[in-house]
Amino acid sequence: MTTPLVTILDDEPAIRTMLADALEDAGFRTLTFARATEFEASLKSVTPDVCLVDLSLPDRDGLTLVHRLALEQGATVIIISGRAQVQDRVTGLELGADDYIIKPFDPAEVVARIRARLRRDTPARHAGDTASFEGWIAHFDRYVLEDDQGQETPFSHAEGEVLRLFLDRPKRLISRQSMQETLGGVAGESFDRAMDVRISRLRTKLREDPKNPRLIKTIYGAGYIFLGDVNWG
Amino acid sequence: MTTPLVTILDDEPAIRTMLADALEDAGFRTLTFARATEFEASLKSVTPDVCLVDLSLPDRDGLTLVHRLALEQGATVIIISGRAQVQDRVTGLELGADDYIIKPFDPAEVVARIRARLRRDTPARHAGDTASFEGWIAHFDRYVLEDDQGQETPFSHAEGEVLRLFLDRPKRLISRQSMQETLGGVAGESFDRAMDVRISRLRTKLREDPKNPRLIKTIYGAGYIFLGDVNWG
DNA sequence: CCCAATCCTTACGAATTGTAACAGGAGGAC
DNA sequence: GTCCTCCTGTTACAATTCGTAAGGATTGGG
Repeated sequence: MTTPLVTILDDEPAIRTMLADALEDAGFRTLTFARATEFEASLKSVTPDVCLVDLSLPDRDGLTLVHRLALEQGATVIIISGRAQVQDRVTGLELGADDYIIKPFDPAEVVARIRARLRRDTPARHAGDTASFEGWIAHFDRYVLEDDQGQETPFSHAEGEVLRLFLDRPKRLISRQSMQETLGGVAGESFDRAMDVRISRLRTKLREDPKNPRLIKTIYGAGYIFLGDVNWG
Repeated sequence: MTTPLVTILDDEPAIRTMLADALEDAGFRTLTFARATEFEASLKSVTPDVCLVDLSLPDRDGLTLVHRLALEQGATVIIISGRAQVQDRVTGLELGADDYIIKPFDPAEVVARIRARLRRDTPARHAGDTASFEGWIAHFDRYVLEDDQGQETPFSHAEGEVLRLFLDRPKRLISRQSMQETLGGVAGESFDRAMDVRISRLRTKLREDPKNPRLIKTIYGAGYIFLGDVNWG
């Protein structure tokens, strides 16, 4: 997949440049338009991944444009509007918009919301539910742990829960108790050894040296720490 | 398609009932939870279409829960939070949430945003009764499964039900019980093996490797996940 | 150094799931 | 109607997973 293309349709030049700068910093391609007619003309030669549309346009009713974009063309549309009434937002969303952002806005949130939409749109990207760390690649979608040589070892659901917990909080102490809570088990009495076993089995699959674990370090009397740089995605 | 199921997770009873009333008026089924542990326990038997999650939970870190829901289960997650800072919203969305609604909110907007998500979620079942995935084409109108070489294998009604359920919710965990409910069978005692057989037979037709299934993955103690990119129409 | 607490590992059993084999039943051809 | 085929559910047994108990190893304090 190439870098996603985001179109910006707003009649205020300051907002256009602010959005374009933020989006390009975030790694998107952008196209900006001041008028709806220009924007619509460009659609004949370009297929944007996300369309940012300001409702207060000089040359057209923004809502009908949104409706056409979203329902007829199936585009992903995010409305950016100064009209903050709940009714405005509801009708905008009902007409087919995927999101509704109110002015004034923070560009960082716009980027985050665009990413959220793209994540759903292209399952491949979201499905990249993988994390790499210290030569390993954990494929949580396939329940497979991949070697630095490409060799794959399957892991079970229970092991994946533990691994995901570590990978979510690398280099931070994870107390034994919070671990039990997260792993769904009731914080009971005699069940606490089950977690040791889960961790033990996970360590085995990560080929940890029992004498000198490098990745999953146990803090005596406290909990565990996962060392290693984690990269999600 | 049955009516969508929306779960509500919030520790304030007033908000729970307000949301539940609004959503049921809008035609959704709802399930409410006050604690994250109860909610997570229910996920073993239920597959919600949208999860509303309040971040300020008494018994768990809400963001971790969101991350697990969104990435592990592939669920559609909407955060409802009193934390209004931009940074909160951005991190919530980055962690996998599909939307972020700030308290106080208007129930009508929540409904509109849920509808917007569902509209995207099940885009095109009406577009046609065929779905392509990973080299296969499933013709539900003819009850035929087509090879990437054009070779056709017929499948039965029962097999089609299972296949359609998977293709409607790719890359999401489908709990065993919700599967039984969808497939019309009463969640009885001795009937639960029938589903294993249905899936087994479907796997055979998809030429899955029993030791290493790539498309239909079973999550021990939880349910199944269909991997693979699906294109309806 | 000795002891208690904590933790790891191994082994085993219970629960869950896959698959083959068999039986009942619906539907079509003759 | 009779036969035949295919679909579906059920049973039985193997494979996998998970929790628990038991024993050994390690840590930290005195």
